Parts: sequence; C-alpha cells; structure tokens
Amino acid sequence: MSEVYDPQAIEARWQARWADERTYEVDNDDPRPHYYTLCMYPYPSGSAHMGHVRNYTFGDLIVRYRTMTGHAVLSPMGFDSFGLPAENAAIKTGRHPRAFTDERIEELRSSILRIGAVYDWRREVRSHDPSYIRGTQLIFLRLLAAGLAYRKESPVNWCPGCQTVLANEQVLADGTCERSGDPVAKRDLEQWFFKITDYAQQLLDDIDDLEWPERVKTMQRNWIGRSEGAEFDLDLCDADGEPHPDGHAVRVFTTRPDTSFGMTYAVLAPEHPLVPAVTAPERMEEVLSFVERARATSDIDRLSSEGSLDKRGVFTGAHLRNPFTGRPVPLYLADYVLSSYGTGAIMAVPAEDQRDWDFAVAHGLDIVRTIAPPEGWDGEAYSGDGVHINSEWLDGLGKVDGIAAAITWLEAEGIGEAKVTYRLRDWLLSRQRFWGCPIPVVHCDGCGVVPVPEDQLPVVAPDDVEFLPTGESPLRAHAGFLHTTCPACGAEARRETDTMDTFVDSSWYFLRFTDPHNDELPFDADAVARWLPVDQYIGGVEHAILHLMYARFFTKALADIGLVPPAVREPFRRLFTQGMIRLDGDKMSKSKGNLVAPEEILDREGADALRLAHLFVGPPQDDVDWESVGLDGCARFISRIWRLARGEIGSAPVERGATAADEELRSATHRMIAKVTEDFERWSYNTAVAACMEHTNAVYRYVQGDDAPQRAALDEAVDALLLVLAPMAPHVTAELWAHRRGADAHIHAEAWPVAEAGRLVADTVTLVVQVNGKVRDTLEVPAGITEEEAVALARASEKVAAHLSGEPRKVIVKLPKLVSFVA
RNA sequence: GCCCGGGUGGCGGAAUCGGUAGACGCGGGGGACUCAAAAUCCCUUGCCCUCGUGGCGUGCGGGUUCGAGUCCCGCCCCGGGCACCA
Repeated sequence: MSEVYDPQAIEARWQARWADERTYEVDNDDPRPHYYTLCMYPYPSGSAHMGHVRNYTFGDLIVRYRTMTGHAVLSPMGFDSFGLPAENAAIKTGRHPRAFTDERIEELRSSILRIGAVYDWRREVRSHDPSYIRGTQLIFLRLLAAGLAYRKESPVNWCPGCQTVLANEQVLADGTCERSGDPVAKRDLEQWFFKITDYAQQLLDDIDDLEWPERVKTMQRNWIGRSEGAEFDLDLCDADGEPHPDGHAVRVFTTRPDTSFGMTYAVLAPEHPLVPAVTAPERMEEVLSFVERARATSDIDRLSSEGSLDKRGVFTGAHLRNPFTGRPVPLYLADYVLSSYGTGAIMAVPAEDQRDWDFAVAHGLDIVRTIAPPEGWDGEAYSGDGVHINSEWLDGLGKVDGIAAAITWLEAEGIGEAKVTYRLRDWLLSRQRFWGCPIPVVHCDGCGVVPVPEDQLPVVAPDDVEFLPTGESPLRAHAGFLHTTCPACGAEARRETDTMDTFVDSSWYFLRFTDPHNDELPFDADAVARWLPVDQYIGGVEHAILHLMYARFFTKALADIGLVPPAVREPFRRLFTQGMIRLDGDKMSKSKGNLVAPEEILDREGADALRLAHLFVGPPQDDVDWESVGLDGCARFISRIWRLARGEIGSAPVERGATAADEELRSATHRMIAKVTEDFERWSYNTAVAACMEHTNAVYRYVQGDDAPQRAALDEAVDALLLVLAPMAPHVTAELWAHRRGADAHIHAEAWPVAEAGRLVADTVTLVVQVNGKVRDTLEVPAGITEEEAVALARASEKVAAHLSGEPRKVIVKLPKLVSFVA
C-alpha cells in the first residue's frame, strides 16, 4: 500500500486487479437487471487521443455506476478495423494491412487500459476477423435474398483521390469527398445498394420515441427529407397545344399542386430518359451538348455556376400541356433539376418559387401569380400562404385547401395523385478497395449474379496480393481469388472483387457483442433479446447521420428477416453525443498537428486526474478547449482526498454523542450523495465533481474545527465521498477504500450509497425577504417555521422596514425560503 | 434561405419547477507556516460610487409577473446541420 499518492503505481496495480478478478465480465444469463452501455467502437489508428479519453471516461463512469446500482452491465469493446488508412499504408510500405491494423489495435487497447476503463474483453470483436467477416457476409446474403440488397447501374459518386465510389452520405455539401477533400465526379457503374429507402417512413416515425439529442434527431429527419405533394402527367404537345404523335407524357412531382395554374414552363433533369425522345430535331445538337456538359460537370461546379442561369438551361423545342389551363408551356432542360429526386422533372411556377423565378427571368418566360402576396410585398417569388388568384376554380382558397382541392381534381381526372417523396437515397455499399469485407457473390456468364452459399462463407481475401498505387483493388489482379466456379452451374465464373463500405461492419457490431463467438449465425436472436436495445450509446456527433442511420436501418431490416427479435426495432434507446476537443479553437486532430498526447498526462498526473478533469471542465455535450481543462485543480483535489481519507488532516476523531456540527456534517454528506446521484442520472458530471469538491471542503473545515470530529460522522462523510467518486476516479478511490477497509475490500463491488430522506433537510434554512421583488434581507430560520412566524420575523427586519412604509398590499410566502412583500 | 443549439465575472462554468445570479474550479489579492522557496492551510475576489439599510448587472429592445438568466414578442451575434430536394 502506497504511503504517498503515486498514481502510476496505484493505477497499474488496480488495472491488473480488475483484469485478474474478471470484475467486469458479464454473462448473458446474469440474474441482475441488464444494462447495456456502449461507446462507439473505434477505428484503430494507434494510441488513444483526447477524444477517446473523453469518450471512454464517460462510458466507464456509467459502467461502474450501473454496476454499483446492482446491474449486470454489458460493457464490450471492439475495433472498426477495416478501412482506407490501413490500405493506404500498405501501398506506401508494402506491408499487409492486417499486420498494420493489428499493431494499431494493440496500441489503442493498451492506452484504453491505461485510463482505467473496464470492459468484458472476452467479447471483443474486430471487423476484419474471419468470424466477423462471415457474419457480415451472411447478413448481406440474407438481405439479398429478401430483396433488400440489389445491383443497379447508375451514375455514382466517384472520388478520384480515394479511387472508389462513395455513398451520398460521404459527399459533403460542396461536392467534395468527406475523406480526401477531392471534388467528386459522376461515373456510370454497376453497383450494390441496400434498399434503405424502403424504411424511410419507419426511420422517420421511430425517431420520435428515441431519447436522443434533439439536434441529432433533427439531422436525421432532415436527411430523410420527407415531402408531401402530388405527382401528375403532362402530355407532350406542340407550341399550339396539339398532342404529340408519339403520345409521350412527362410525370412531375410538386409540393404545390395548388399553384399549377401558374405553371409557365416545365423542366427535365439533363439525365432524364425522355430527353432524346422529346427534343425537337432542330434543337437536338444544342440539347445534347448541354446534357454532355452537365454530366461532365461535378456537383461542385454545378453549384459554383450559380448566377449564370441562362447557361444552365436549354430549351428542348418541345411543349407540355398544362392540364389545369389546357395551354402549352415550353419544356426546358436545366441542371438545377436533379434526376435523382422526385421524378426528375418539374413543373415550374416562377411566381411561387424563387429558383423558377430566376430561371424565368433569365430565359424571358412568363410569370403568373396564383397566390396574392401580402400587402406591401416587395419580393419576387412568394411561397407563403395566401388567397389563390388567376386559378379559376381554386380562386379564393388558401394554400392548404388549394393543395387538397388540386389533388382531388388530379385524381378525378385520372392524371395524378397525392405522393410522398423522400430525400433519402438507397445506400450504395460497393467499394473498389481491398481492405474491406468482400461481397460474397460470383459472376457467372450463364447464371448471372450468384450468391456464395452460406456454408462456403466466409469469402476471405487472400494474403499474397501486391499493393500498388494502381487505383484498383489488388483482388482484381489476383487470379486465385478472381477465378472460381459458379455455385449454381459449376461453370467457370469470376468472384466479385468489390468490398463493402465499412459502415456495413459498424451497422451490426452492437448485435455481435451479445453473442460474439457464434459460428453459425452473426448472433443468436435470444442473446440479442437479452440486451438490446443498447441502454446508453455514447459517441461523437459526427456520426449523427451516417452510422446511426445505417445501424437503425439494419436493426429494422434484420428484424424483418428474422435475425433480430421482432420486438427490437431500434438499436440505441438513449444516445449521448459528446463534444469535440479543441485547441485554440481548432478541432484537435492528427491532421492539424495540434494533438495533446494523453500518455504524457497519464505519466505525470495519472488517469484519475485526467478523467476528473474531463468530467469537470464543463457539460459533456459541449465542445471543450484543451486550454480550459483544469488538470492541476483536479490533481490537487485528488491529493486533498488522499490526505483526508488517510486521516492526515485535522484532529483525530473521537467516539462521542452527536453535536450540532456532527449532525450538520451528516446532513451535508447525504445532500452530497443525493446531488451526485441526481447529476449522474442527468449527465451533469461537471456539477457532480463540484458537489464532491464542495463536500471535501466542508469535511476539511469540520476536521480542522475547534472540536475533535466525531468518528461516526467523519467516517460516513469520507466513505460516501469515496463511494460516489469511485466511478469517476476509480483507482485512487479503490486504493483508499482498501487502506480504510483492508486489502480485500473492493469499492467497486460496494452498493451505490443511498441518501436518507430524513437527513436531506437542514435544521435551519435561509429565508429570503423581498420587498417589491427585490431582496432586502436574509434570515436564518428553523426549517419547520410556520407562515405566521416567517412573516412576523420578516416584518421585524430593519432592512425591510427601510423599504416598506406602512402595511404591505400583499404578502407572498413560499415556505421555508421566501417572504415577499408588495408595497 | 431553412432547421437545431448557444450568448452569464479576467477564464471554464453553476443556478434542475419563475424565488438570494455567479456554486465549484482556474486565475488574481492578502495572510499563516518556512532562513527562504515550493508544497500545504486559511481569508478574499461581478461592476460602480458619494462606501450605504446604496446603485447597476445574465447579448439588445419591449412585455407578462410581487418577482425574469429562466416565460412571451421583436432583433443582434456566435456555433452546428441541411440546402438548386421542386
């Protein structure tokens, strides 16, 4: 047992003991109530950085707290071990990504251990383990069989830097790759997709019941982007309104069918399939060159060309009949209409849509208002509510009624109907990379795409590949992997060489943790039923859309195909998103070169001080600047606790009857317990630490007072302090507990202290006396004071009398804290 | 443009239900201990002045209320998300 506080020795010893005693290993049939807490499994990039420390400090606090409150806590850790950095390192160094990755995992694991975070390491998973690959592939095949995975040729996002296609979610708003920053181009490739759009409505509806930060819920709602409106057909015609001989019709989606009388032109996306068929011969050359230009232009350039709208659209020479007016309107192509949203075609109503207004002005098209703008309106397009005008049978109706009436009319005419459209697109999962989970299908000239039978899983990439900067997966060049036989007909066939997006791996790892050694299935449904949904998920807000949306989709889809129990519709009941660590306003990151290495601090002040500093600096959800992290103050606090708990402060305690001071200390102890417990429940760790500091200061004053401390009151005060600090500063509290109770005593096996209700009420309280709402005096009064006594005492105050002449008009009393006189 | 957060001392932050604004910590000032320093311990610390039984004070302007950091209306600023989504 250490005599002086030596964090390195203490921390190493307790970390070893937690591992030896298997304190935090938990079985699925544990009789205690189950609690599943999970930090997002990390990509193994080497030693932990401050963001990890912060994340695992919060996670570990919950594990230890919930264990002390009597729960069987599932606390697993794993590694999101597929991904681009390992493959890029392989290209640079020639080393296999597995060797590189396994080293990074060991570095990260050892720094996670050093902060004292505890896990059930028996359950560790790694995305690149063959057993995990098998699970990922089996899930893929089941989704394929259920029609939830499919292949389609489509223009996809291609990142020239990463040499791969990207999901929409990985393309930033400015059209660049979220990883490399390169402008993303469009390419036509046959790719695998998951049908997440089938779940758009469920994903939207179920957000409501999640205990997630409102910010994250809003981001998901926006991403799904539901909009209600109508779809209808516009018949192709000539400039005089005569029907086109081929009878083509263009279907458009609009949220404002009520404004249809104001449609003065229509627009197709450049990629729209009808473009060649409808374009007038004399306009063909110009139209095709426009289409070519639009296709060659990356999204980033499409956006930057804003302002030159005349160049961004072209007339097709064709017309469409506005079914509401019966009149022909010109049909344009414009790159501001997206082929991937709605029907890829719009009716344009310049008076009620600013983009249409701008385009109409640039091209000299008519503008007809169908909603009267408010009095004094000096803007251009008006999209708000108002009374319809110029709209025949819609005139006089408001916006909402107008929409309903227009839809009724479309349905009665048989040319359209109400329609809900989502912004969410299907999830493109193919990646032309090596270091990912292979897509387990075979391409056969006779049979087409053939799934690899489940009993032949996993399909694992070979090791003897060459990593060259060719921009192609080395799998394509590996004859042994590429050439195989068709599982269906036995003929020669080629393996799929694309791998899956690593977000596929992270979409089910939380399920695997419940049953990590299952060789038959990714996981057993009963095991999942015992733990899911995750009671507390913790991670960075940067995953608010991608990972969290995909994991939700997987949970629903896997439940629908019978892998996950039907009752589990959501993976994460409660989500907490922690703030970022900044240094001088910048995000702390390797690429910015402004990292503060946790190791140095662990070597100096120790893990407990670092953990407390992270907890104390401010609300966990807020970003923190490293400069404001009060490491010294927390280290000082720990040494105050150290001396106090070892009886090195003040006079020696004695056995005696309780004095008022003793009773007051005991009351303070129980108020502290209540405060910390409440703060833990509401994720207010900074105030929990503050409450512990405050109590420590009170105990210091108590033991240094004129009277010797009473042993019972002092022991209770110190024990309670150690117990509530145990989840926050686990090593030093364990050491001090063993010092006080014997070497076998284990503080983390103790029950969480419970505040006695009878102790929470102080004997005397501060009564605030106000006159006209201003504080004029404060009086110490017995807690059980009556209203009459309180008012009498307040009236007797000279300070009150100075501001109150005569009788008050009104007296407001809120016992026992407030008496307020109204003059 | 739309949607979320947020704005409180020199600094990080607290105030949980409309009731003492500034808990706790950092930093500052003073003192004790010491030959001295470090460490430690104690006191003090929103601003202003005519120093009182004083005034002001939670981004700005209004309002509700006996009483507003907290509720309502209108702005300003900062951070984040989404954005030719028809």
